[in-house]
Amino acid sequence: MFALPSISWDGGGMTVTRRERMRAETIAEIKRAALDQIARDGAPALSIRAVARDIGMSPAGLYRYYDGRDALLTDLLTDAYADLADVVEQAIGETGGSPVDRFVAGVRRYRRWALDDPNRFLLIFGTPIPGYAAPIDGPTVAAHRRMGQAFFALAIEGIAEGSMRPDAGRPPTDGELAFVAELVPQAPLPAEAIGALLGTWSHWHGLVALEIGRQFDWIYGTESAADAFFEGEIERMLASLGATG
Amino acid sequence: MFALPSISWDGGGMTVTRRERMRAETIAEIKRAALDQIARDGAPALSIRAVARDIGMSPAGLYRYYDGRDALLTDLLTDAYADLADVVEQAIGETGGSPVDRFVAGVRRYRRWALDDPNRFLLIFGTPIPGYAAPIDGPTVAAHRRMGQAFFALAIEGIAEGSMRPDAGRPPTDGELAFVAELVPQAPLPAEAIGALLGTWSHWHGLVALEIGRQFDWIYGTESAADAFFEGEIERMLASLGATG
DNA sequence: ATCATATGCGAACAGCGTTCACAATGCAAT
DNA sequence: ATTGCATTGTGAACGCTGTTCGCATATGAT
Repeated sequence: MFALPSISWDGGGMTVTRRERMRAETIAEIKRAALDQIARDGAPALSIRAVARDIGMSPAGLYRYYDGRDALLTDLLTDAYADLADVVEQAIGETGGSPVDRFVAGVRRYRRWALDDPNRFLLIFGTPIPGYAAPIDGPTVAAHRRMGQAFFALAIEGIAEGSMRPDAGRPPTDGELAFVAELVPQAPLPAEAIGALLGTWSHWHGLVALEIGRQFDWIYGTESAADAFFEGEIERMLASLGATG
Repeated sequence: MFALPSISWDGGGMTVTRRERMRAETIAEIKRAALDQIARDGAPALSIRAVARDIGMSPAGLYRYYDGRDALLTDLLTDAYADLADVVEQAIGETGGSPVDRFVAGVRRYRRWALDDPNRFLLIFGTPIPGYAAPIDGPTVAAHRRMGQAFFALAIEGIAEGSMRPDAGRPPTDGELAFVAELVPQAPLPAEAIGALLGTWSHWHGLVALEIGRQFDWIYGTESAADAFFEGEIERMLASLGATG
């Protein structure tokens, strides 16, 4: 998780002191313990004192590393965002085949990531931490942007080769235009496609959110039924994007 | 909120004692205070002691009415489910026009309900209360069922008159079949339509969830842009359901 | 009038997040 | 090497939380 600098023969100007190494390791240990707790009992149950106990430290000592519980949660939330963007990007990148195939791979990975650690998904998309607002130029928005970029690039490719025809059926809003202008500056992306893609994200996100929130349990009891439902919705999403092949 | 029995001239066998009236009113007062707190600071910040202070009662006294904080939250959550189902049902009922028009009215009301009290929406669809699992025959599932029933009835109507052609593009799962058999026993509802409708629910739910979670803020700064986006997605959902008119 | 039940309260307990003064350690400049 | 400063860790304390308990009072039924 942490890119610890190797022994550092110190040829370059930057030295890495022993304290810095210890500090990095302690932070990593704190995060590890906190993530374990979240995975087990959910983010609301995260206790700073319990984390301290886990790593054999006094509660007060943790404040040398984090300003408080919310700061710790914010850090984990930021990591989670980046991690989700990472794995989705990676899934798209390592999948061969048509743009549509890679698109589907990204969507499936999104769901898989959520199912692998539901409480981590909820840390991002569940009830927000009171008082926390993502800074517009912060890392969480950057992660969002990265994920969006990956999917938008696929759409551009698909449109170019004629295998995708997303069309929102309405003119794009100012926000969408600004968003896409910044995201893919030179992209030959029809303005009408933007809304369709954001809407499609919302669609699969809703599927995942309801599944994680167990709101489908009374219909889809078994895991395989949920899988079948999701796969069917992928087909409907693709149809809605005018995808062929 | 509470259907207080009127003075009760007590012609029927059932008497309503003074204590019962007081108790009902106290419960209502507790709920009111708790809802206020949730609307202001979110469900995680709900404090049973603060509620007690608000209504001028000792913290211990509250335990005569609720087994604890989780029980109170669960009750509010149950009410919220029912309330959402109520307003959506009502919106569909009081809207004239084609099945498609009424369908859209229900969807819009769903979003409006969420925007009116985001923290109440998050109480239902945000991070679940630790340890709480909705009983399959409980009131929350009943509310779900009711909401589903309203939308499915519209679909049946729309299909009958030819203005809707929902199709999941895959065979229905066992859960879906059982679900619809119980929901609308005599309904001429094509099995393929079930998944499409549940998927459409997921679609608009995802839109609302992301908007409430402020995950769109970096794209949609203004409210009107968010409105336009949602309306555009309604069009896409209708197209995906094969709706005309 | 009697008695069980329902309601309310104060005190207490354990746990929480957080702050503070203080000791010990690591690192750098002299 | 020694001095000096910033970093790290601690124990005690504060105020808050949810919850339990024993005890008093009010209510309704007998």
